[in-house]
This record gives sequence, C-alpha cells and structure tokens, in this order.
Amino acid sequence: MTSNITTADEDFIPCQHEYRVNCGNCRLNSICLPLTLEDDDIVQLDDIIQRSKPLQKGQHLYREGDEFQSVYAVRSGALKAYKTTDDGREQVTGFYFPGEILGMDGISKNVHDSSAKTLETSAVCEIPFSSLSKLSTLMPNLQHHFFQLMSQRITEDQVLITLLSKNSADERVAALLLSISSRNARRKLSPTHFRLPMSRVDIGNYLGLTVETVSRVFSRMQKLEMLRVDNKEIEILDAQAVRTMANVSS
Amino acid sequence: MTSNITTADEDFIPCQHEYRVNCGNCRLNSICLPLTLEDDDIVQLDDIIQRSKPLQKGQHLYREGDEFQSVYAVRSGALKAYKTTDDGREQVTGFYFPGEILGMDGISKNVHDSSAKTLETSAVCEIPFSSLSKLSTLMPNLQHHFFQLMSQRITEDQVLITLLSKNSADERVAALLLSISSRNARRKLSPTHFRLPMSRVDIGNYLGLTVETVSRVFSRMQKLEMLRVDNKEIEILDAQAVRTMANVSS
DNA sequence: CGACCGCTTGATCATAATCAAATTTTGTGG
DNA sequence: CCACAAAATTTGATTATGATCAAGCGGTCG
Repeated sequence: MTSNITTADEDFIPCQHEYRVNCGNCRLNSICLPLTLEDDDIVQLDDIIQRSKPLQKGQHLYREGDEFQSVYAVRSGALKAYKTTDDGREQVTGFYFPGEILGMDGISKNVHDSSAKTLETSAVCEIPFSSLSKLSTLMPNLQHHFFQLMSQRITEDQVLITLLSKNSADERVAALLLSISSRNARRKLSPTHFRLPMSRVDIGNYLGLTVETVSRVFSRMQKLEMLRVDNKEIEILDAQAVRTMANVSS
Repeated sequence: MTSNITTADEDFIPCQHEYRVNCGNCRLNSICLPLTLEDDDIVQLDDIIQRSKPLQKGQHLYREGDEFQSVYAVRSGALKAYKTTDDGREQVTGFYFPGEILGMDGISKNVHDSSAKTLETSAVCEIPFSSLSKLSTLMPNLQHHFFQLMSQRITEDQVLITLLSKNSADERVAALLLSISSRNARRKLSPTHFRLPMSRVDIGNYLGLTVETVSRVFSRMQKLEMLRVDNKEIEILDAQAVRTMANVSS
C-alpha cells in the first residue's frame, strides 16, 4: 500500500501530504455525515469512525446475510449494493459515490440485506452503528441528520421504483446519467464529462434491462449526438436533450 | 362521528366498550411502534400520539408537497401511498394495514414526498415527528426501534425494486397476494381468505402493470384453481401453488 | 331506468428479451 | 512489449410479454 505506482484509475490521487484524514479536514464533510454538526461535535463523531485501507476493485465491504455492525461512508472510489435473487440473478439496488452512506438496510434485522462491492479501488469510513446510536442520543442534530439520511434513502428508492415501473429503456438510462451527473456536480466534478465506474451489466441490473438494451440505448444517444461514449468515458454533449429523453422535470 | 350507522365496510367494528384507546391497551401494540417499550415508556409515547376520527374512504392523510409534521400508524382500515409522475400517471409506493407506519419519506426534506389516501374507512394515530425525535433522545429503545422501522421500509422498497425489475406479471401478482396474506397472519386474521381493499388499478399502479394484465393474471390463477376470486374477495385455495408462481423462497 | 364505474376478455401491436455472432478491451504470461 | 485468452461490449435477427385499443358485462347510484 506504500507503492506509488499510478494505475490507470481515472480518479484523483488521494492527498499524500495530509495522510491523517479526519472528518474535520475531509473535503467531503459538507455533504457527508458531519453536515449539520458543530466543530466540537465533529471531533466526537470522528472518534468513533474507523478509516479503511484502500479496497481493491471487486472486494466486498459486506455480504447479504453478514451480521450488521456498521454503516459506511464512501471516501473515494465507487461501490454498488446488490441483492441476489433466488434464481441467481443480480439486482443492483444502488451505486455509491464519495460522500454517500451505505449499509442502512442492515439495521432492521441486524443482518445485511444486500451486498456491497467496490467498482474500483475505493476507501470507506466505517461507522459502528452502536456508537452512532449512542452518540445520537447525546447529539440531537446527529440523530436528526441520520433520520434524514435514512429518509433520503427511502425517497431515492421510491424514485427508482417509479422509474422501473413506468419508464422506457431510453428514459431509464437517461435518468441514470443525469443522476450521476448531478452527484458529480455536488462533488465539484464535471457534470458533463466523467467516467462510469460500473459495467454495462451493472447498469442493466440496476435499471432492470439487459446489457444489450443498455448498449443499444447508448448507441442511439450517440447517433442523436446527445452523448459521446468512449467505453466507460462519457461526455454529455446536449444536456437538454438528455433531460428530454429522461422525461423528468428535474 | 357519534353516529353508529354500520357501513358496508367488511372490517371489524371498533370496540365500543373501550373508546379511550391508548397504546397500552391497543391490540396492535405488539406489532406497532410500542413494540420494544416498557410499560412506563409506553405511557410517555402515548402522551404525544394523537388519535384521529375515522377517515372516510378516499380521504387524503397528506399530499405530496405538504409540510411534513408527523408520521402515522394505521389503526384500522387501509391506505395507499403514491406519487404522481410528471405525465400524470400514478405510482403506488405501498399499501398500509393496521399496525404499519407511513410517512417516513417526509423526514428528509421536511416535505411529504408522496401522498397517502384511505382505501376504505380508516383510523390512524398521528405521531408528531418533533415529539418523537425528542422522546427518542431520552429513550434509546424507541430511537433504535424507529431506526429499525425506517430500515425495514428500505428493505421492503428493495424487495419491490427487485420485483419490478426482474419478475413477470404472474410473479408480481402472486408476490403481492403472499405479502398481504402474511401481513394478515401477523394480525391474526385469515391468511387464506380476505378482502382486497384496493382496486385493480391500484394493484397495477403498484406492480407496474396495467389493469388488464392484473385482471388476466387473476383469471389465470382461478383457472389453475390456485385462487377463488369474487370481485375483491380472495380465497387462496393452493398456497403452495401461489408460492411457486411467485417464484420466491419465502 | 340509464349512465357510469370497475372489471373482464379479446385482438393487435410495440418494446425489450433472447439468441447468436462479431468486435473491442482487458488482463496475463512469455 | 507482444501474443493470446478471457471478458466486456456492440450489433443483428427473432421472439415473447405485456401494453394498447376495443368492446362487453355487471353492479351501483342518482
């Protein structure tokens, strides 16, 4: 892990000059868990958080059925959460980017209800749930923010439910691109030019489509000059056209 | 509301001899919010809860965009939660039966993210969220249980996502019937013989199918002698066959 | 009684799945 | 660095599932 070979990984190289990351100096703290906290409180939150070594692409953070201990904040990289159906197919339930929290589905039964796997080299902050609960009783702001985070997960799932239930393949793919674009914007990255960390299969398993259909939609969007697609590299050429294709007011 | 006209409503007539309902004597308290609480704590919870007059069929509990104030526990009857898409179609995000909690999607933005409407005459308990939050900081059990309820909502939404994404019309309808059946069992009602409170359109808008398809699936299930369908009255004749059709291990 | 609503059934059509194959990209070892 | 194998992606042809369009039935309410 001390190697400094630069991989083909497109993401920023983590700051080397401030290795001792904490919530107070993390550049994600304005969109992550500390969002609503005072400086004093952030220090306490910081105390319970464990920061991971980088995880290699394809590693599991947890698996469906594992005992639930912690929720996780993505520090760098990207992950997918997914469930495996009885007949062995994979339903991707979400993609997670830096600053986003995953694992909250494990709270209800104290067992992870889905698996989480890195899509590229990633690092996460582990937040032991028992400590978070305890701290939440002392810090109403934190409790409220965590309620909000769970509620946000619910509203986002409801958006996906609607997308799967009512929208065409074109609309689903366009909506996913817009979602990734706006999440990039939130992290001050380009909303029009980015690299998809997930495969076409993952996209299909998220949107309820086959790989072939996903690929065809990308081709169609390219032909219409809305998009430039170079393998995983995406450039949105006509954002308005993509919004129109997504058929949502956002 | 002091009238004692009995409607055509199939549900049990609420106990008249104990009008002053509270959480301590509510027959749903073993599956509802008080689940994990001690007697003393139940009394405190009871203090913040407001019980509604019966709501007529078709009345709204809240609408998408309303300011979020409270979550609600169903006391009797049944409700649907739904979102209206930009092009005016309706996505039903859930059906709610006695003992179940709805409205948690409003926490994240302090605005209801969906609408809730009664499917038949119903009564609910209103739980002001600010009071619930405050009480939760004092009662770790309550905080934990509410975290669990939200997490359960998330896992249930993920099941629906998978259903919509991967399963056929037959499988979706069969899965819904099994879900209603097991929720009836939880309330000590018959798991094989019940009345559906929602219309075929509602079922379609929940499962991402048209009315016609829903109706055809019911017909098919009747022809296969798995089910007896008399309008909204359902009798499951061969539960194993329904499980097989649903194609889930549950 | 008649209009309307919810539900069912039938015929046809469209979208995306499936099957099949070519092509590009990636990873690995020499 | 190149060669080769494996994996991922794209494209094409055909098919199947459920949507759409259309009509009829039965019950309810004014």
